[in-house]
Amino acid sequence: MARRYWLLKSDPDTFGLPHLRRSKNRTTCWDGVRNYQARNLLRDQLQVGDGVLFYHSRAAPPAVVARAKVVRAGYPDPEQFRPSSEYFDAQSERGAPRWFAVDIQLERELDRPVTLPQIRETAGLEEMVLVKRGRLSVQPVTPTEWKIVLALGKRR
DNA sequence: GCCAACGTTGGC
DNA sequence: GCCAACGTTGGC
Repeated sequence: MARRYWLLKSDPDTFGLPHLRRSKNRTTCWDGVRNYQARNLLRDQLQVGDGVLFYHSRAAPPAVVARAKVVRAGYPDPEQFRPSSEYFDAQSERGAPRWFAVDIQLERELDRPVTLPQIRETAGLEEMVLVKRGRLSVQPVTPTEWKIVLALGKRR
């Protein structure tokens, strides 16, 4: 299957670029998704080698801050089975896990963040899921959108 | 911190 | 199956 592209949102207060940078092998388990639409994408669509735009949500301003890649495809989110975890889900069973995670590896920090306002006003990005519909923490990005966003993130 | 948008839950 | 109540996300 051709390499595909995704945008993953993370709250920098919980897990931001500095955390990813410090992670072993600059790789992290991207867990804690508790939305079914996002879950379906993690479970069924994200493949090893796919490109990831790492996005800081709930920031001022929200922005794409780095490029990463998927290094492990969808697998059951371990947090759902840990009673002490804030992501614990008593309804989820090991035989039929409800929530999924992927592993991503940081590839390159952008020279400068590409902010949401900037994305909104850039020609060619009008159809991004980020712009059309908010509140989805895993979303597909077209190859064209991928190129435009990364170009905006380069130092000029 | 507020609150709009959106998804899920659950009473009927 | 409808829809009001409720919870979560995430921009501001």
